Amino acid sequence: MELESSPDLSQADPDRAAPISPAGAREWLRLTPWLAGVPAGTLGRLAGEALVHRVPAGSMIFEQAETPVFATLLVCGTVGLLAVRDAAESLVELATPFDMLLPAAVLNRQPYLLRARVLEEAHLLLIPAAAFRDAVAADHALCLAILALQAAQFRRQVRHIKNMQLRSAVERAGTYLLRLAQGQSARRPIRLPMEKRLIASQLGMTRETFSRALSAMAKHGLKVDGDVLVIEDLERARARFPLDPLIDGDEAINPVMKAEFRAAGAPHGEPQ
Amino acid sequence: MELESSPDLSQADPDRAAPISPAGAREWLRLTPWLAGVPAGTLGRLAGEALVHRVPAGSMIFEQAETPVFATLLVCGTVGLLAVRDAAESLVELATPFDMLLPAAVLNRQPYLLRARVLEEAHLLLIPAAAFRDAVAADHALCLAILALQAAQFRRQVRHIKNMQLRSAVERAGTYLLRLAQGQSARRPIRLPMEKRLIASQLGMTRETFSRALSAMAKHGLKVDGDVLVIEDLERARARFPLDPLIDGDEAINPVMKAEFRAAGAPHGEPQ
DNA sequence: GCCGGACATTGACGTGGATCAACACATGGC
DNA sequence: GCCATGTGTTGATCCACGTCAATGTCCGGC
Repeated sequence: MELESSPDLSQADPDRAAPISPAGAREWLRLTPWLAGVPAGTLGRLAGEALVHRVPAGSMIFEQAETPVFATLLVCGTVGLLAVRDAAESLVELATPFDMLLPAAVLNRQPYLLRARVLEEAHLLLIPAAAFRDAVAADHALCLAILALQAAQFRRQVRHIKNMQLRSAVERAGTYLLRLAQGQSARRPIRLPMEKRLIASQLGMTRETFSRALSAMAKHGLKVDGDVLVIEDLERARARFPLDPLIDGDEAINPVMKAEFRAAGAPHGEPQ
Repeated sequence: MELESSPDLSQADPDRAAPISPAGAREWLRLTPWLAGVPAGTLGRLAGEALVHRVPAGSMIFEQAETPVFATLLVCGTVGLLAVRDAAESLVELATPFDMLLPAAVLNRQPYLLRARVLEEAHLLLIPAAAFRDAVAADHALCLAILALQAAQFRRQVRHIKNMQLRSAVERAGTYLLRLAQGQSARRPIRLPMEKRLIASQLGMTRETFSRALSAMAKHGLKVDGDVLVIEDLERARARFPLDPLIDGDEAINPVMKAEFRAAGAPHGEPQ
């Protein structure tokens, strides 16, 4: 059930003062899937205090050890969350729309443990931290939504760790390619979705080893030429690189339990 | 509560563990620090449906890919959450009181991604999953508490990843020992808190490597003999193994924002 | 007592992947 | 046009760890 947010549109457009925004904060919040179910009033109040920023690739959004000033919602682009040692960065988590960036730090009022850097030009929705926490504390539906989001992000992390610990570099590359092919018609060439160096860091390896892994792929039915992947022998590839739903599955954001669902009477149903 | 050193029982058999406990579910919930602030009524209702189990070391609490039946609160002992590949297990997370085991899976109604195995005899409080979700959906204070818990667990996980990615095996061992020494008077011998093989897996290395790392420690002012650590040169050790609050800090569970605290203006201290 | 089984230590060995380095290729600014 | 910069490939090298194996020690059971 979609609640129209018309009532709150009466509020003046404070977003107009914000740095160039292709879409207003209000629309972005309405588009955020895991916020469906949160009362329009609450979203409107958040939107009222929010800013929308466009941030070019390479820039830093926040630094580790900083105390969160905003709750950051990524609505467009890609952001890397990086562990920092001296000058070297290593990717810990990859944020994509519509993730929030490290909500845990914002909620628990603690310093960020990671640096956030834009990998592909991003659009951010920035909500002042205090306002965000107040809203979560005040609105139960919002609290449930954030809880579901946080849970999903936790599980994505676990998947990532398993991928790192349980598979070799070649296996990670292979399964990555096979995931790309999921749902595509076989034999159709597939473009890699980002630069190879980004894929490599996402897979927890250096450009060099990723490159070598890709050449080795030919032995197993996968050919990559430039940024195009061609499946030459799907069976063979699947045999060598079996996908594991507990690692490679998509992490759905399941609402913990929405009031209307409970009322509707599926109290003990366990949808898989 | 002392270790009864119960004879045998080394084999897992959940049904054999007595559902009746030394302490009742109600008391355990009242003792759980991060549940302070949740109305007694809600806790009482949860306790009404809960079971308390004593589980011997070595037994499996749940298997990966299982759908959660209970929300599991660890009130005593240690539980490892393990990634599984064929026969090999590798530790992803270490749960200690008063953690919940993978609340994300329970909340989002999704299969566990990890296996849970008891490392040191544990006492569990088991709340039927549906009842737990209902309670979270119904009680805002509980929802906030779980959110804070989940956030803390997320951050612990990030700390763990940073520890693995950013430090060598020797460094992890060194910083581990130095953390033990925190708050102890210098020069006083310190007993290792668990078997070395458990520490090793907690630090993400094999027993052998850990053993070698410990011998190497002598070069840096830390001497370990058997299960006893003696600090011989604190300055030197600290220089070689600097503790990083963003990795080695304790993760406090900060209530997101409780109405009474906001009014009282007494936010819990920010450790570190 | 003796024995079997966990835990721990130490040595020898192999290796996956990072690191260093050289080079090709594309892009964009001026 | 030309040059600077970032990307990708390939080769040579290195080393931090894991693996395998032998040995020692402690402990509980019979």
